Amino acid sequence: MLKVYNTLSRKKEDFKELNKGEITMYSCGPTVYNYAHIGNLRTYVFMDLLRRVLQYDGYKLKGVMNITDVGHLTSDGDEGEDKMDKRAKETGKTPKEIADFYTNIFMTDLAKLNIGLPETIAKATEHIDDMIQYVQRLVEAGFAYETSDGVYFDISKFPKYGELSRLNLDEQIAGARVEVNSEKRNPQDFAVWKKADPNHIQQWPSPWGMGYPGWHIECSAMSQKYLGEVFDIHTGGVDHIPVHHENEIAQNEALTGKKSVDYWMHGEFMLVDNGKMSKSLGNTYTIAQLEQMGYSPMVFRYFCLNAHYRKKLNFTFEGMDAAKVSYERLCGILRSHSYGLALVDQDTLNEFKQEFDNAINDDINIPMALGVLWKMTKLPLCSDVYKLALQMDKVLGLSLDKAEEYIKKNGTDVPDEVVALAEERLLAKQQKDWTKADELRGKIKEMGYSVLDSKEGYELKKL
RNA sequence: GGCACCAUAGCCAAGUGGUAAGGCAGAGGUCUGCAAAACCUUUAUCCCCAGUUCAAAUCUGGGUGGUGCCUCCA
Repeated sequence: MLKVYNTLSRKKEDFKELNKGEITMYSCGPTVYNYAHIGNLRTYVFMDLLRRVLQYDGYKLKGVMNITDVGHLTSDGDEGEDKMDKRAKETGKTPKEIADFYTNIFMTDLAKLNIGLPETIAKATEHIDDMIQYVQRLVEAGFAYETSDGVYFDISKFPKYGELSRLNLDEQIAGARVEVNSEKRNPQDFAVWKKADPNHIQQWPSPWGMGYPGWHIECSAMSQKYLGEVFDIHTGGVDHIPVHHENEIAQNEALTGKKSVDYWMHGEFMLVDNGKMSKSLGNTYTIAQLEQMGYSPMVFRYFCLNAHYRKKLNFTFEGMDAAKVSYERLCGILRSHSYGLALVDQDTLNEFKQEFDNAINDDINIPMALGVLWKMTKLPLCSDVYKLALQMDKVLGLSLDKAEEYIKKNGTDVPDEVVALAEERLLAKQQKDWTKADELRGKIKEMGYSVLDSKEGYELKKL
């Protein structure tokens, strides 16, 4: 039985899908105005793990993820600059060029991290009509009203507002730095449609003149379009709980009168040096940067898998080094198992599988599942262990089936000069000229490789 | 100021009532010309105080400390 933690109830709950055997799930995707950093990507690793567990459990998935290629405002007070717009003006490119560029990189990053794509990828710019219709329905139903600069959701019409984040509106307002907008009926009313001034690049015709959608409406419009009024799971980062998801609930439920999402699941943040990581603070890293530093995407994924998705994870290079060594050893020992001839009885293997299944079904406890895998590797070398590890990897997504390849990759493409030196050293060793051998080892090291002696001769490894 | 989450070995991190998974680092050992790699062995009573219980890291209350949110961010 799968259990998941539901942000709405703040409890682990038994998972029960709406339609037997099929899961409808919406995941908040990126705003493509910049590179995704490793903190962003952790959330998608979480989404992927959840999807993999559901698939492992035999569910058919119907997932949707948005790509926000319409600018959100830089401030939630319905003021400030539009991110896409700003970026476009800075670079002299069109918003579409920018969006396409960063979308491609995002998709590549996901692929590198073995993150499976949801069945539907929905771009905001391709759903403007759906959003306009949604806003119209809100206005008609009396939940939204027009002002001189846009259309706003009237929070007073939705008394449940704040349920997800458990924020008390009255208390918040006292200390809130909300922009004063005299036309708004309540300080926390939020824009569902914004009227554009003439030099705003992205704008579309609407019943309220030229404009662009508010940044919460897109998820409501697209999730309902593809998943219906009520669906099983909604994922996102914890930062979305207070505003974005709260607003989404307000929009959805105001219109349908139904509870729109059964399980709200949120991935915790990644910290850097025990502090917040964000684009605005400039302390972020991208996958490409990590690769340049010698950490493969799988090492980063392994790093993420080592902590539970609802716990903050502190990113440090010390941690990444640990993950790297750990991942490579795991690959190595599994390779040994793949050739293993020992016999391990089926009952023992079944126990490990059971333990693994229990872990992943207990609110996606991947760190524990990884521990089970490690314990299993301590069994006598046996190809059945390798086979079971590959089954587990359906959830872990660590490319354990490519373990051999991964290890080889680390050892190949050695320059000829380095090989020549290694050959020379081998000869020196055979002549028991240890001084020369050590000298050559030093040279090889200077060139960035280490020589590891083995029975057959030697192995070269990039440092 | 309000709200939320968290506090487990040198580091990362599982464990939510029955006596501390796993990984990294360290130490000892095997192997080796030496080394590296690999392999074996080994390393904690769970922030503090009080309480509940036959039994608590796990529950309750009170401290202390950390982080996040309340402003765009995954």
